[in-house]
This record gives sequence, C-alpha cells and structure tokens, in this order.
Amino acid sequence: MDEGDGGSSPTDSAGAGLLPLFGRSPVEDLEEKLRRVTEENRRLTGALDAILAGHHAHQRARAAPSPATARSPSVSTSCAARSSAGPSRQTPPPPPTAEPRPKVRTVRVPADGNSVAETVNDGYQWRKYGQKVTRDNPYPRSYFRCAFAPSCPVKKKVQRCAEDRSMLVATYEGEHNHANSTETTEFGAGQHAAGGGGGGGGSSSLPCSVSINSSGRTITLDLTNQGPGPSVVGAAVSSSREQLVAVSPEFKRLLVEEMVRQLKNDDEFVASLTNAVAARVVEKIPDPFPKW
DNA sequence: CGACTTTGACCGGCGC
DNA sequence: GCGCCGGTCAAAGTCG
Repeated sequence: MDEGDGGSSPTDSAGAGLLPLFGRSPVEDLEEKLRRVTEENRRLTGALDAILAGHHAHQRARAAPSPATARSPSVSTSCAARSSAGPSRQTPPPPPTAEPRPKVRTVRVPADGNSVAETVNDGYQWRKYGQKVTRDNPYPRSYFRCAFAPSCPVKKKVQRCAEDRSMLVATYEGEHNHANSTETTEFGAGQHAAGGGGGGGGSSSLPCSVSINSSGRTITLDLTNQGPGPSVVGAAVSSSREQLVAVSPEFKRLLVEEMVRQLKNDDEFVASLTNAVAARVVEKIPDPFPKW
C-alpha cells in the first residue's frame, strides 16, 4: 500500500486511460490522469489513515526515545533498505508480536541538473546529520532525520544512483507521526531545509505530491487536495524562503508541462507506459488470426 | 545569535 | 580476533 512507491507503478493508473493519449495533448492527458490519481489517492488515503490510526497510536506510545535512540536496532534497518536488492545482514526478523518494523520505502526521483544538491523534496522538513561515501556507490549518501525528531523517528537516505546519475534514490525509514509540513503550515512552507523530496514521501499524508527541483528552486505540486475541480489546485514555489502561492491557469499549465518533462525523463515510467499502451493497442486490434 | 550543515571520528555488526 | 563497512555523533563552520 505504498502509494505506488513514488510513482514506480504508473501502469495501473496509466492503463485505464491510455487510448485517449492518441487524440489529446500530453498536458490534457496528464491532467486527466492526475484527476484519476487524485480520486484513487483519496480512497487509498482513507484506507491508509484507518490502518495508520492504530499504528500511530503505537508509535506515540513508544515515541519518547532516549538520546541513545540513534543507535537503536531499528536504525540499522537501513539494511532493509538495501534489501530491495535482497536481504542482507539484517538481524533475524522479530517475532510476529514484536513492535512493527520501521517501514522502509525506496523512491527513485529524477535529479535535476544541479549536481550538487543531493536533495529531493517531499514536503517534510529534514535535518541532515551525516554523509558517507559507501562502497558500492561513488556518490555520497546523505542521511536525513525528520526535523521533528526525536518525536518523529523517520529517517531518509538520499544517494545518487550509481548506474544512472540522473536519478536520486531516496530511502525512507519509518513513518511520520505528524502531518506534512505543507499541510500543517502555510502552503509550501517549510521547504527551506536541505532535505525534502521524492515523490510521495509523505506516508499517509502526502501520497501524491510531485516535487520538481530546478536550479535551487523547488516546486511542490500538491495533488492531495480534497476539493472538487481540477486536480492541480494549487502549487507553491519556494525560492530560498520566499513563498509564492499560484493558482493561475498559466501557472498550472507550466507545472503540468514540467511534470511532462520530468516523466519523459523517467525511464521506468516511460517503459511502463509503453507496455501499457502496447497492451491496450493489442486489445483493440481485432485478431486476424483466430485462436486455434 | 540561533539554526543548520559539514565532516572527521567513533561505534557496532558482520564476514572471513 | 581482526578488518571492513554502514550508520551516527558531535565539534566546527556557515548562513541569515
């Protein structure tokens, strides 16, 4: 139930309405897609909230971590992060009745041209507490902790993908026990921290945010708006600490175009989209060779 | 001056 | 037991 793991499973939403692609502009198609995603998101959020309600009660009950928490075994679940490639040295799984493992999610986001900023933006505030060059990747890995720590135990690691330096790999550990900062504060506020980023980093609270980092400027597109109307209801642009709320159609159009550009560069998305389109095309083509 | 980032050192787990 | 490695700490530096 990982809100699509940061958009890594676009096939589902894309497959439902791909054919219109051929008669519409990419912008229109994306807007339509966003509408459907918003609907889907609303349903999933509801379900997720119900599930997390109990989980967060658990977390708050044990959320008074001592300073030594940093070395708690749960931290080493970073191994689980690597487990996306297979389980490694992580200690044996706890008994079924033990406290739940911190949820680990890996998100790939396209890095913009700014090669220095190993940051992604997910609407939460993060505090960097370390950086390390790991053995299997020449690019440094940055360690972030939620700015609400220690009450919020969430951590994330951001590292440039070794194979594709145009991608950033963000690994989230745990779940926020507070609302997204873009929701709790002024729209788009709290983006000044070095961290932030990656599609859908916000556990239950921001399953469908899109962040675009361009030349130090962050554009956060909140698709979780519950109200009626267009899915792209508002957007926040932050340049340093400067906040701007824009809702003009022109701005919306620019945002969607930027999204199109980003998605075009997302090999995974393009591949899934291609497969889905191919599948639908094959469905629609009458079979000239009746089955034997 | 406070908040945040940087970065070298340290710690603990794991494999050999 | 030793060395490697990932993760974290904490002092120093930077910025607004």
